[in-house]
Amino acid sequence: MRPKHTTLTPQELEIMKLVWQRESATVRDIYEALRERRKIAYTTVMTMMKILETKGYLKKRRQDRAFLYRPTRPKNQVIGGMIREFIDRVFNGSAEPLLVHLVKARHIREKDLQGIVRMIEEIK
Amino acid sequence: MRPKHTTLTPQELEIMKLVWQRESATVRDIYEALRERRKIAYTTVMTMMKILETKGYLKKRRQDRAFLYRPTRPKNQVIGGMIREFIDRVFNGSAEPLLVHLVKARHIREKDLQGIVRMIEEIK
DNA sequence: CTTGACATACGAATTACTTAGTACTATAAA
DNA sequence: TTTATAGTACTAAGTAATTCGTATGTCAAG
Repeated sequence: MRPKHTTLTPQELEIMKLVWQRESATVRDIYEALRERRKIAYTTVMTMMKILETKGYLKKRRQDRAFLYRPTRPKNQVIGGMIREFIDRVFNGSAEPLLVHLVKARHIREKDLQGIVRMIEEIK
Repeated sequence: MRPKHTTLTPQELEIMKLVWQRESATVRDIYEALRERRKIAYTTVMTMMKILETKGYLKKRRQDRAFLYRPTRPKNQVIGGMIREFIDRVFNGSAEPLLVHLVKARHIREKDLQGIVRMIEEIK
């Protein structure tokens, strides 16, 4: 048996990002936003948003004829969970190796590193 | 159609981590290591390692009767690719938000943060 | 030589994820 | 009122990921 994703799947995330951007959205809103990037059917988007609702990431209420969807959890919290899952899966739960990778592999621009240093100093 | 994983799937990664630890390994080696954690069939491990071979992550040669598998790419490189994919998917390609998350959400221990600061200073 | 242990090859089943078609309903327009 | 439009509900199908069983081959011990 294939183990279930505990966090958002790629397509679910793509949709959630668009909903978070908007505060609230109809299926049509998201459909049109997605359509700008790729071919996709309206009912596909509807199905995904229904799944996100049953999973507890979205809640809906009627607005005129259509449903208006809203996120139930803030973006930061959900993304935080995805980072946690990634660290668990890839680094057996310790975050340092990821940080080291980011710094050493130059995924970060020079000037942003300085921002990080400042942020760390503030936390101390 | 469902888009194919460009990086290692969870189970593939679990096996690759064990092979990297060992430099080289037989199906039996990995089977026994996995068995310590969970129930799994020998042939399941065999299938996964064959998949990893066709995907180019492992190469094999005969040793006595069994195949001896070796990684074709260093761990750092593959993990780097997974980080890259994660950043693309979750943060639209920019690494800073991830770093900010790590620091702010206290995923990192205080003293490790200091190590990071030192590492950044060295790179400059 | 026969048997048992151990290996691979091959095929197949199951579930998750993703996509979308069809039927139906309600509103708005002609 | 008839028709077009826009929405939901339901169903279904395809692919990827994961798992394992069965068939087959080979070597070594008895």
